[in-house]
Amino acid sequence: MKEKILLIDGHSMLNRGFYGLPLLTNSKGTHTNAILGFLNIMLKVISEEQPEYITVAFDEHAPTFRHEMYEAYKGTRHAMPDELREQVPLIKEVLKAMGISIISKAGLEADDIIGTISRRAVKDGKEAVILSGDRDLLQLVTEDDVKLRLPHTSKGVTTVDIFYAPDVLEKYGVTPEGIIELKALMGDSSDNIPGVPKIGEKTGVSLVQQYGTIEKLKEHVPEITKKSIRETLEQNFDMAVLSKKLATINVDADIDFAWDDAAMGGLFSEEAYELFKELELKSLYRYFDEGMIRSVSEASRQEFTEMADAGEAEELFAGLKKAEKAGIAFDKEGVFVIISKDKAYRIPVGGFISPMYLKAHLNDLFLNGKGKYYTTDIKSQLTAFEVGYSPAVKDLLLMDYLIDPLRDDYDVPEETGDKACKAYSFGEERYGKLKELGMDRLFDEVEMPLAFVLHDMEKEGIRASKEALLDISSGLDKDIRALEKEIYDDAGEEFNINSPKQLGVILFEKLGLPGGRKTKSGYSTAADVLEKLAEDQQIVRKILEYRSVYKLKNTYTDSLADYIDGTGRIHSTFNQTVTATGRLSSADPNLQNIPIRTERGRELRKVFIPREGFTFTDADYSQIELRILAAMSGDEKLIEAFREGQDIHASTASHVFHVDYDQVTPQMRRNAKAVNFGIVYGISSFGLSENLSISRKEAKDYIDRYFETFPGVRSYLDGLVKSAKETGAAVTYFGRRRPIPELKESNFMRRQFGERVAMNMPVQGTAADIMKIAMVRVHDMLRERGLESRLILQIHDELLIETAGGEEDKVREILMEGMMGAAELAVPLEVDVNTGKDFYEAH
DNA sequence: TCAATCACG
DNA sequence: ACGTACGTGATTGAG
Repeated sequence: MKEKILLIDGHSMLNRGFYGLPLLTNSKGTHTNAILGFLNIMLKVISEEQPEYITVAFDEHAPTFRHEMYEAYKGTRHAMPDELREQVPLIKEVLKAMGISIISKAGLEADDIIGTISRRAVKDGKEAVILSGDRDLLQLVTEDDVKLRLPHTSKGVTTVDIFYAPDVLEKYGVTPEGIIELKALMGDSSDNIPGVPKIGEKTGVSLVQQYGTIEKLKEHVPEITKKSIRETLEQNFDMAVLSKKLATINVDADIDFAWDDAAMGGLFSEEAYELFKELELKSLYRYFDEGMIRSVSEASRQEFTEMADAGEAEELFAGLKKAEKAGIAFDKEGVFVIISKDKAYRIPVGGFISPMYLKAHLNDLFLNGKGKYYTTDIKSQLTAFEVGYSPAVKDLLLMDYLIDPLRDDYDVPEETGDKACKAYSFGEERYGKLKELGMDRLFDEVEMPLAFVLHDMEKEGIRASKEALLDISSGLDKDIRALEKEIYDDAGEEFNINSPKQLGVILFEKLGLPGGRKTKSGYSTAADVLEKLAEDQQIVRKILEYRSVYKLKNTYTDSLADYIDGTGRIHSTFNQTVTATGRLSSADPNLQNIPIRTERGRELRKVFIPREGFTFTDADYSQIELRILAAMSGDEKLIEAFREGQDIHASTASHVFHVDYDQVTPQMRRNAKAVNFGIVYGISSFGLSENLSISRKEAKDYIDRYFETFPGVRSYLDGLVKSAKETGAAVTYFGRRRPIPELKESNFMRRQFGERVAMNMPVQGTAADIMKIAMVRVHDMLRERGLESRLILQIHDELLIETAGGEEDKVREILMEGMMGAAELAVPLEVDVNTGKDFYEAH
């Protein structure tokens, strides 16, 4: 077996990764998609080829000779997006850490280096495998021992095709040498090779097949029968000559190359792991053996001294109370404590040490200890022991979330001992960071106590009637089957209605309905598209109906029934660290999206019922986001509208359309409502026009008139964008921060998105802050007054309380006071309270 | 695992 | 010339 060298075209592979993957970033905002794509393909090819040597070639940053020729000719320069540019030095670091040699040289392009080394390999009796996304390199596979691996993605699966000389002939109809001639004629826009005008692939191939080289072709131009081709060749032959120069790869360049430098060793070094970790290339961690991961990531892994009996535990708690800081975490088996770098203890449950005992001591420690107690993910720990809230406890997970709410993983350790460890190591520094960012009060007074409230809500759950759910389910099932049959009849065949792909074919091809075309993978069959067709197509109406009934059954009826526990209740999880704006989210199951907008869906709310002897009390903020907009912008007209207690959409309509408040028509109100939404979402005329099915000009007109009416809102929103651009983040009234890396991206659309986020987040986020404050207040008031009523649900601007018989008035009062008094703004916060015997009635 | 769809605020 | 409303989670089909 001959030895093998893998030669990689660095920029080409980076490009491929960059454009093939979405713009991934790590938590610090460094883009990593090109690096990830590069490494994935490289590792795949290494495992397939098992080369003994490896080298990656890069173009020098300075314009190279061939590019200069072209740019001089055309006066253009191809700009690399910043998001890609920043990844170039990083991939070089990664390759270095993996022990992979890198070659570049001023004045040479990567393919010249690759071409030259490939010839060197053949001369030295070795094989060369070239990895590039650039077909231009096909010209190099003239030798038997040289092949090109060309990655190619179809339907989401990436394969790396293999090209030897015969494969080139088969696929492109010309030999590898002919590739140069072909490019000389047809050009290559991605490589900035102009080619001869009007000559494309077909003509090019047939000319190369007939004449071999452009030099030969030149002699025979007059004989060409097709007039248009003959003329373009006569007029533009100099282009072919220039293009051939541009397209020819130098296989005899002057470079320093030594086999020893290119020898491949162990790729997955500790150094490489550190870099992968910094870039958060999680899907690649598996290449590193477990031992290394542990030694690197948990270098200071702690040994925990086990407390033998209650006496020792007692002593430890006494010591802890005097300690300045500690890391603490607990589970059902016991408590882990770290007091200093070399003092780590474990108090296991057993003997005299009962869960009750630990709970009591933890409570005492947290309330009476003089130190700060760092932990992480306190909410999930409360399922083991229910300690009460204390300002001395600081949750690292919540700190990390406030510092960067965009992360999708906060790396909470699995093991309880590791949680204590991590919290101890990072807690203090993170809290300092929080102070620097002005979020320490938000953390201490809102997020920390809220974690305890959320735990109570999750534990409490909400009662749901399984019988009622199954009843509804069978009713829906009947409808689904009937609709299914009718749709098949109308369509004239059976197909999967739930497959947008199949549905698109039926509607837009078989039935020839207008308006097709939208998404990448075919026709859009989204509701707004179908609704436009529904008026005169009964099949479309039935499909819409089918979809909504199908959704109701599968998402809400059947799956909710599975979540009911032995006591008849459903326990959702309220996530405190997922949204970018500061809102909560609800999952497993999501109880924040129970239907309400259609009567049929709304019926479902009747299955949510209070326990015996209780009722539901529901309270929601009225127009909280627009009130916040009014208060924070200081716009006088908007503030006044709220102070007068007007219907805000009607009021907006009267101002924008210049009619009396009582003269506002439903149509005008609807339009004004859409404008108000648009303002809160970060207005664009396009978005509004889509929403209202009006022209962009009309939409722009509405927006202009809105801003004329409420000039304070305009300057406020402008200011938000301006300051977000300066600081890189949007901020709420209470200091919650959302970084907006999109504002710095080169893609116009992404920047626009960033601007909309800059306008929306302070409004949505402030509403979230206020609701969180209200939740803590309401929860505390219920406890302080010794009531049995419990907060069980939050739906962004709405709270639901399961109210004990006799406590109805107090609960109403608490909700009003807790929610309205959560913030003091220039505009009053209004709250609507309702009661009912089920969730349907209460809201 | 991703894209499309749709439920909510 | 770009191609757009903000924030979530669950289900489905099709890789």
